[in-house]
Amino acid sequence: MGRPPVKPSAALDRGLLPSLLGYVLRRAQSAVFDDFANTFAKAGEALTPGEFGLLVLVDRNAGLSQMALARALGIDRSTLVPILDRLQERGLLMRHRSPTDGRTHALALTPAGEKALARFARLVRAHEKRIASQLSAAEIRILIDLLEKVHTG
Amino acid sequence: MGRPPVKPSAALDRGLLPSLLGYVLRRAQSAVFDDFANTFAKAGEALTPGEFGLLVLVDRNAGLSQMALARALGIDRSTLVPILDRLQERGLLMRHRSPTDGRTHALALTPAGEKALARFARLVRAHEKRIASQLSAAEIRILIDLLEKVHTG
DNA sequence: GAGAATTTGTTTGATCCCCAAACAATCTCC
DNA sequence: GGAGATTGTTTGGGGATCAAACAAATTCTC
Repeated sequence: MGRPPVKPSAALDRGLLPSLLGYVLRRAQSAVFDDFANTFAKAGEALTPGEFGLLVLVDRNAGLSQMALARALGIDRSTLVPILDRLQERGLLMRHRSPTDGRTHALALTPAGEKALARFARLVRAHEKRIASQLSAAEIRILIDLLEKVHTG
Repeated sequence: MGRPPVKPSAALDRGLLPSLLGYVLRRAQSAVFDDFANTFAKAGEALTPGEFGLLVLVDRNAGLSQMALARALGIDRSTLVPILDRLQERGLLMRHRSPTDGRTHALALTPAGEKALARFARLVRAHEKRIASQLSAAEIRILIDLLEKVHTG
């Protein structure tokens, strides 16, 4: 009669999961997302990684259409609409009329959006430093490289 | 007068994004998710990576409570309820009454659930092979190792 | 042992992400 | 000029997520 076979707060048996690239990737991604949210919350800002990526894309490609942006983000154009609505309501971004094509909107950051993006970029740098704190510079390069290979397929 | 400065279908300028671990991680994760969905769809099965992880956890830790499972998955217990509902409706999983604690449910796979999980595991192995097709065995080990470090923080 | 405090699973409510289909406005191509 | 394609939007339908409130059951406290 030893103790009952159920250990009070023992770690669960995860079976083959820890050996699966997909599983480990998902967990790392989740940890990174949490740190991102935390970093911004502590700074009194509200932004998701997706929104940050979107803002950078619009910043670096002024006049972009919504279709081109949706394609670059890998989402449907209808998914993009409420996301842009929100960013526009926050005064970070504008939908201008394209002079050459009446169907499309030429996206651009507002001056306030540019300033906010600079602020966000600073937070992202701090966030990146934190999530890579256990990695050497060489390891970070390797990791990014390998992830790129996974993405390319 | 060269061509206009806007190249027709040139890749967008992604600025600093490709150098950000968080960004590259998110893209890799997205590609992996797509391949997972594809693999299962082609086999006529329907399952998400999260559901697969859940099934493995229940399989390897019979009698688990919903709270313990939610903690292991890193989600709220209220989030878990509809997920279990669906799996139960599919006949893969059961909520048994715990004989020792009337508040908790003892989770377990049904026989059909066990059989389905074996089928799923085969598909996951094929999926894993595909997403890591550009990586050597050594690289996969390194990648999993580095991702684990990111997750641990 | 009785009552208070905690834990568990569930429901409800609020955001959010995602896609597909339909639609009007606009452009392109013959 | 008219047919067909493209663009942004709306609507509808899944899900994922959390927070708050609740009943049932257990554990703690006196």
